[in-house]
Formats: sequence, C-alpha cells, structure tokens
Amino acid sequence: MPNLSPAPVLHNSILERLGTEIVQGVRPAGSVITLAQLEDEAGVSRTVIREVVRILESMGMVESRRRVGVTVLPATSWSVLDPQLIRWRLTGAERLAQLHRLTEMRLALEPTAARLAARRATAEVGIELLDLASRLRILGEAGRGHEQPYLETDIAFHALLLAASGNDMIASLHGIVTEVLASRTDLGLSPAHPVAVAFDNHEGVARAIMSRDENLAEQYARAVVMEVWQELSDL
Amino acid sequence: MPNLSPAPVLHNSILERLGTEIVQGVRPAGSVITLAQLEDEAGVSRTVIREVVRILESMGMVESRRRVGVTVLPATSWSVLDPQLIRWRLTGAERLAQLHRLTEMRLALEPTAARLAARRATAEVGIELLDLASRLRILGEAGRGHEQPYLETDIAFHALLLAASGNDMIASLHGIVTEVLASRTDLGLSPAHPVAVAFDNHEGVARAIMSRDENLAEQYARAVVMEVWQELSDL
DNA sequence: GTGTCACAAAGATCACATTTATAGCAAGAA
DNA sequence: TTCTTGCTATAAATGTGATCTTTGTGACAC
Repeated sequence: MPNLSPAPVLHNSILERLGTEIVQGVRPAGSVITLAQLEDEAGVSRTVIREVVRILESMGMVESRRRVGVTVLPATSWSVLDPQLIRWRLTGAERLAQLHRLTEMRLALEPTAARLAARRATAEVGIELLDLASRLRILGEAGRGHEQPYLETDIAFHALLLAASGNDMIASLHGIVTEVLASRTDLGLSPAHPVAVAFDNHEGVARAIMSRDENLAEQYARAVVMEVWQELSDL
Repeated sequence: MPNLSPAPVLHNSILERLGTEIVQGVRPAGSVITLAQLEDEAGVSRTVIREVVRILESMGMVESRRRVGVTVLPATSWSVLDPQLIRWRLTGAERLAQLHRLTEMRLALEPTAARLAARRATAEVGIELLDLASRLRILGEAGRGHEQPYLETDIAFHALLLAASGNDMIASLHGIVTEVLASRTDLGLSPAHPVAVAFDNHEGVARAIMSRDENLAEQYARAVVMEVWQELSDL
C-alpha cells in the first residue's frame, strides 16, 4: 500500500484543517476572512497561508479578492472529485451522504469499465481478475469476509477492473472504490459469510472479460455494485 | 455563461504555461527543475513560482523535494478529473485521445444520471428537459444543427440531466459534456440536419424521467451517448 | 445618480534563516 | 578488492518577515 499521507510539511496540515473546516460547515459559504487573520489564527507565516489559499482556490472552495479577503464559495463550485476533497467529505456528519454519492458513482463507472475491459483487456489481466475473484470465494467461504485480507483482495479486484478499462479517467477513480469498500468494512457492514451470489458475480465479471462478452461483463459488474447499493439504501 | 477564464493574476498565467508544458510532454515525467531555475525562466519572483508548484503538486503533477528540486510525476498519478487538467489535455496532440476518454466517461455517467433523475427529479425539471429536447428537434429539423443555438440547447439539456441526478459528483462532470459537445461542433462533426432518432432519444429521456421509468430513461440516455461514441470511433 | 478619493487587503518582490535529504568520501569489515 | 557503515558538506526546499504596488470598495461630495 502506497503511503498516501502527505509529507509532514507545514502547509499540508494547515490545508487539512482549513479544508475540513469548510467541508463541515464551520466556515460556511459566503464567510470572509483575511489572510492576516488566517495567518495568526494558524500561527504561521504569510507564505504558508497564501499557498494553502491558492490550493483551496484551485479546488474551487474559496475565492481570494483584493480589498475583500478570502471568501468561502458554495459547495456547487467545489471540485468534488478531487481526492483530497473526497476524503474530507468522508469525515464527520457528511460521511453517510458521501458514501451514497460514491456508491452511485460506482454504479455508473464499474459496469462501463467492465464493458471496456471486455473489449481491451489482455489475457493476463483476465487471469489475474479471475484469480482475485476466486480468492474472494475462498476467503468468504471460510467465514473471513469481514477481515483485512478479504478487503484487500476486493480492493485489488476493483482497482484492476477500473484500470483494465484502458481509460485513465475511469481508472483514476479507484480511490472512490477503495474508500467505499474500506468504509463498509469499517462500519461493520461486511458479513463474515458474504452471500454466495457475490462470488458468482465477481467471477462472472472476470470470465465475461476473458471471453470478450461486453454485455455480460457489464451486467455482472452492475450486479456486483447493485448489491452494495441495496445494502446501503437500507441504512 | 459563467466566466471560466481565471483572473489575470500572475500565477495563473504561469500555471497555465507550466501545466500545458507538462501535459504536452515538453517536460517529461522524471525531469527535474529547481525553483530558482523556474524563477528566472518565467521571470517572476520566487513566491509566485512556489504557489504554482504547490497547485501542480496538489494535482499530482509534480513532486517537490528538498535537495532535489521539482520532479515531474508520471501521468498515472495525475488528478485527471481536475477541470484545469481536463482542459489542458484538450489542447495539442492529446486532443483526440482526450475526446475519446471524455466520451467514455459520458457513456458511464449519463445513463446512470438518467436513472437517478427518473427516481428523483421534480415535475418541473421533467418539463424543462422535454422543452429543451423539443427545441433541439425544432432547430435540427430547420437545418440549424451545426449552429450555436443548437449547441447551447444541447449543453443545457445534458447539464440539467446530470444535475437532476441529485448527485453533486455526477453533476460536477457537466464540464466534460460541455467540452465534448463544443469540440464536436468545433471539429465540424455536427451535421446541419441531425438524424431524427437523435431527437427521439432526447425526448425519450425526458419523457421516461417524467413517468419515472428508470430503465427506459437509462436506455434512452445510453442511446444518446452511443450515437456520439460511434461517430467518434470512425475518426 | 455620478465622479473621485481614501484606504484596506491582496498581489508581488526581496532578503534571509532553518531544515533535510542527497551525494561524496573515508574508514572499517568481509 | 569490494561491500557496507558512518560522517560531513551542501544544495535546495521550507519557512519567516518586511516592504512596495495594485486594485476594488465604500463613502463622500456634487
């Protein structure tokens, strides 16, 4: 697992603070603050604050104007697909809503990714997918569906599927899948014994891709996500 | 139309320059440059350069390390869904490849957006969608399919559709649709007289949403995007 | 309303202190 | 010899602070 936590440079921690504060509504849209205020609120120098504000600005979260200050922008203008922002919105009160949104994104992406993969994936990738799918079955049938290895295998399967789409925009969203799956386990929603049809669906995706059956691959992938989607709707 | 062009502040123009240079391969992955070099290459002060590098860093395009300098990262780690990066990749040699990627994203998103809209959209939104769809028919049958009003109506239709999904992550991707449609007209691919089935499909989406038929809405939306997808595949 | 004027705050530059990781070299062990 | 291990010099980012310039806003006068 790559180290996702950013280097312990000053501006990163400040960015993290400000970002989460905005997301959680501590600093609501329309609220204004000057660089000088931010400066001594955080107890750092001008330069650091400016760099942080610049990043937030490039994410559409704030706007910096002369003579006015730094204004928090409404959520409608945020770059909600930015990985950092995705993470921030998974904390606090927003978490469940965010999980819903993310799962809907999966519902859109994974079936299409499977379709594209059926068209483009190499034989090796197909084998790898099938291998991961059968490992899921083995772990699941052993009653280990709620443990770390199952989660990791699941993540690997879906990341590979998205990558196999051959579209880097789709592949770049593997972080979304990772967050959803991890949160699911985290919230205790992952059963020790997953239903058998889940294994069938995963293997179905892999087999359909290997036999280049685009429609079937899409169907199975949809079934996989639908299961989680249903589960989440009940909450 | 909101003003998308950034304020004419110094760091924005430098950002634009550096960003496109990286995207177009002028600065390949792995290439290293120091802040000092960038500084007098661009002829601006250190502060400006630092802010630019921070933004590129938050987009996963460069990495800044002590004692080494600023390293360009491989495309695999870029935030390819960042609106700025999307625009950059639509310039130069990357353009056609980017259009393919974007269309594939549409293929994933729009059918699901239609499905969600059928579940959630208000009656007003349904009416508005149908209105836009019939305007498309009127303009198209009048042989004005390649003109600006048609393009604008088309963009409005799809933006509203994505917004009606009720998922802000999906809605945030309307920029993608706008770019694809605009490029299509720009490249002269939009016929003066679009095929009649295109109007049927747009209206079909609107009507299915109004009658809350999720499956039908998804099907029609897929048909709409498929048409463009086919078209683009022939290039 | 319309102009203009004062000023607050961001934008930009500069100089300098601090930190850290790399590279190079030296000494010792295998 | 060759391969570690450890030290050291130093390049470059990181961080601080002071200062000047620019511009948009609000208020005041007309």
